[in-house]
Amino acid sequence: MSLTRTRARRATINDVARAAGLSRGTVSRVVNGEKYVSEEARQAVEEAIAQVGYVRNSAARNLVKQESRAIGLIIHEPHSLLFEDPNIGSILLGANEVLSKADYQLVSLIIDSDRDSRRVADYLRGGLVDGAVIISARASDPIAAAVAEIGLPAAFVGHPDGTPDLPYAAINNEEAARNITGRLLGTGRQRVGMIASALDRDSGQDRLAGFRAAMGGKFDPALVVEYPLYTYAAGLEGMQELLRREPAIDGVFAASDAVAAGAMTALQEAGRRVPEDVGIVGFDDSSWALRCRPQLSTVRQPADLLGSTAAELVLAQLNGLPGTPRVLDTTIMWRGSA
Amino acid sequence: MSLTRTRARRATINDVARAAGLSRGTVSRVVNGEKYVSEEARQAVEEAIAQVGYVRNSAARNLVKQESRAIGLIIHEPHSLLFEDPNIGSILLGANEVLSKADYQLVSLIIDSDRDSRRVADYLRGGLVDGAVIISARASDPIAAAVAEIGLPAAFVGHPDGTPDLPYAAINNEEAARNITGRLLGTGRQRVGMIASALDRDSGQDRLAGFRAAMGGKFDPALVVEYPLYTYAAGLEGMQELLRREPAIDGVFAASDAVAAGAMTALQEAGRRVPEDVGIVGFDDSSWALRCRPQLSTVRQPADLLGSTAAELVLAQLNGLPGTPRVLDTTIMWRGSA
DNA sequence: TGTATCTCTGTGAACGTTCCCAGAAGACCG
DNA sequence: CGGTCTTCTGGGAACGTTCACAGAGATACA
Repeated sequence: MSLTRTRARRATINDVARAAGLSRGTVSRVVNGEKYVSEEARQAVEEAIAQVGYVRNSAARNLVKQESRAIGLIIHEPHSLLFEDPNIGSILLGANEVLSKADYQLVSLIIDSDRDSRRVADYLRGGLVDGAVIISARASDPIAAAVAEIGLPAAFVGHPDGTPDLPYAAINNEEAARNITGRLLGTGRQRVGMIASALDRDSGQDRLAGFRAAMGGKFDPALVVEYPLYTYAAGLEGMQELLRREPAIDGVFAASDAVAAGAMTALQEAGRRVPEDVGIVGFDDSSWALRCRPQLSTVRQPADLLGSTAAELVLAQLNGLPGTPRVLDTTIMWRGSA
Repeated sequence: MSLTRTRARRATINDVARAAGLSRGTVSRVVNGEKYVSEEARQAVEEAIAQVGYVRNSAARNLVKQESRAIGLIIHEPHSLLFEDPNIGSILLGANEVLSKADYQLVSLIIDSDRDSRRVADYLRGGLVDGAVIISARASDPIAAAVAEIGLPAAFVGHPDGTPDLPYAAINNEEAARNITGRLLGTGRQRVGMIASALDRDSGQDRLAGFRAAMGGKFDPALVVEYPLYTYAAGLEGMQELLRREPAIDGVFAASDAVAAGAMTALQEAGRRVPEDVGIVGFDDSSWALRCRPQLSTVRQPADLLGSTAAELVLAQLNGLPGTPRVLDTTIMWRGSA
């Protein structure tokens, strides 16, 4: 396979030592900024490093130190969501900020196939990272199992059940869904439906459960449609279906803002006014919310905080502390759509 | 710092050898699936592995093999774009697919501060990856310099100038902008403006240059507004500003679909009909395009192909081949907005 | 029977660091 | 002057693999 690989041998610490007329040990001390090295030696080493073009080999270092100072972040999302779900970016940035301050390198690993799944598991097991943050895991996720098996310090974003007992940073989807549905009902709506999504995930299940709880006796299974993903397309189709089933529908809870945006388009194309004819609420308070006309009433979920909190849970374990699960608060952002 | 780190010592290949009553070498051969090992030995080793819970230490392996079978993907984007720009996700997935097939692990490293920049440079230099894909680099990017310095096989997505001479996968932004502007003019528009963005990047510069070229003598600097980022907000404000400057404006080229979506909202709020009163075209053919009403006429840019092509360029270099730059085709998607 | 070939196993050396200990040299003190 | 302490340097050992080589035993063939 590899034909004419002619990359020159990299300079090692020994080359530097030779060029500086000093020993390996002294060079190592300079490179790591330790004390007990004379000013004279330090300069000689620095010159030698520049001269031979030395850069430290991390594999060798990781081997002897038995740590990598890197944390993996596993993204296990279906294709379309990587583009549509703005939460992922926020989670990433939140985690990165915390880890960066603690001088850990965040490495993101995406899983898009079974082959990826195995390779990522090997990557984590191999000691290339000291810990892991797992987002959007589902029940019986092989990665989560691999992590648990080798006792790698890890944390979930979200709280899927059926996964190993690891700390997590999550929001209470059920409660939040219950609250915003209640608020929607408070505007006097009589026939309220839901576009549910992602029922293979805890968030999807819990949002549906919250809706159901808030509806109480008014709950009508015919007014719930289900789609596999939190997408704009799901909202578009879902709303059309709901209108078909119940033309008198006057309220909708969409499982996410993207879904709500699709639903709003469907409503407007069907000639319904929002919020006069139909009130609509979403979930996430993503950039979608401010983009809709009227702007969306929705649940604000602190995505960046979820990421940073999960990162902190991993760091805590690295320091021998327990790392207890944390549930973060959500707030309702009441705007013009209901 | 680390208080009671009690993680048990991991089993090594020697532990397995001892448990199986065989040698290091034989265990290594089994683990790597080499031939010349008896069925009997293979079974003994596999049982021993399960018994002692062995997993291979990648640092040791990388050290002796002098390779990591990982490729870094460096994301250097301002905060907001990680959420709004759907191209990044596509590029990522495209690169991942190619690398995954070649059995390389894609590791994404995001840069969000100067501290990150230094750490990522160290990560790349340290030999933890065998190559790198760099997206959205700007002139004088420290990462690009670090990569060039150590001769790491690498490729850009996009073609920033002022960066080291590395292969790249790109589109011809200038030509594409020229073409779609020409098409817009072809619908009989008289007063055509542009909402330009990201002029610190080659894509931003080139799209503006293409617009200018297509306009020829009709080009009016007063009808060009500039914003730092390709965002919905830029489109919203930019369109309002253009309407203020020239109420009779009847055509707009927005530097990206997100910008175009913002502009369309602004137009509709100002009571202008699209496309009757004002024609509008975008760039990217992202998920925004189909979401607008009317749907957006725009330039289709093959983001996933950009990612996969860049990955292929890195793989080529790994195999001792040259890795020549590639410019991919764009196509105009003509829909209802102009 | 001798020899060539194939299959299988064990072991020393190497990869490039960090850690630890020994020891030299000088400063300080009683 | 003898002892202790501090500063600085060198080098052996270890981290956990893979690789190359040597050699044992079995098989095949002339």
